Amino acid sequence: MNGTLDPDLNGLEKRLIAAVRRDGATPEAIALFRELILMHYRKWGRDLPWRRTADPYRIIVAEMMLQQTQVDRVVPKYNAFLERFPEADALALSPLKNVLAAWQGLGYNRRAIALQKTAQRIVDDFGGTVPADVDTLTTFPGIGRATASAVCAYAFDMPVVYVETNIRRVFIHVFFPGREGVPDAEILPLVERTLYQESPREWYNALMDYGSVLKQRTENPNRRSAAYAVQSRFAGSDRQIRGAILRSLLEQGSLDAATLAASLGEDADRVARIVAALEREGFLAVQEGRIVPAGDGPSR
DNA sequence: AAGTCGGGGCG
DNA sequence: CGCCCAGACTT
Repeated sequence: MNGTLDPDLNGLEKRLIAAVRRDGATPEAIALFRELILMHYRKWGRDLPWRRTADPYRIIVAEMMLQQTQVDRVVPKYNAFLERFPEADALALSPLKNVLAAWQGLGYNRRAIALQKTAQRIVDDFGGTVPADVDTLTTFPGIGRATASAVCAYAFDMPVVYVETNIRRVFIHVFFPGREGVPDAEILPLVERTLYQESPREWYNALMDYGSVLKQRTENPNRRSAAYAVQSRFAGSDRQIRGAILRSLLEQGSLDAATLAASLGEDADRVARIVAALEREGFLAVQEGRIVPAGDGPSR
């Protein structure tokens, strides 16, 4: 909002950063840090739907939706999605087009395909039980190190150590004042040292909320991360056309490949190339000049 | 290490 | 208009 924080919390944070500047990440600084994060959480912790459950399937749905997508946008989609697919079984067995329809508006639609495949693996290979192990979860489609760790922290309350954008923001702000190009390799040991072992789930919730508030009152500390990169423009991009094609397909049920380019007002070759990519990735199929949802045609 | 992948809200 | 979001995956 406007660069303010609770007066007492603000004072605590200032003392902490001053101490870090002076003596580095001493045990005293670590203790102060824990106090700050937990105090802030007790006062300002958010009540989010995926925090009201420990169901690993629901946590996976939330975490995959939250990849590169703001919390406020995920909340309504998450609730609607789980109403439609209450458990892994329902998601695994659904026609893909229904999954994609439930995903509409979240962006990065390939996450929807990956999520369904992950649900199928949970059902087919693990008897419906989500494995409580980072390395196993990382082998699932659409689940990388960050998401696997988050699932272990939130669903299983495991003391995993990982970095994502909120965590990165908090640690750069507090422990790397003035530094540029901070690599995650320097953040991870601090995540490990500060981890509140008594309740990893609560601790990571608290870190997220601090990081979320932090971005509202400071210039984004993640710009000082070695991992920082500027995203390519969206307007006029392939991404935009992909989204438009998929949206249109889900609305119409099927599309005429020959007239698609014209209806989009785009170059025919370009659209054909993008459609081919969507086909390869499993979004759709092309049958006798018509574009249909994947797994929805007669030949299957 | 660098590109690709969505879409929306907000300054 | 630029920015960035509880990243993953390919090249």
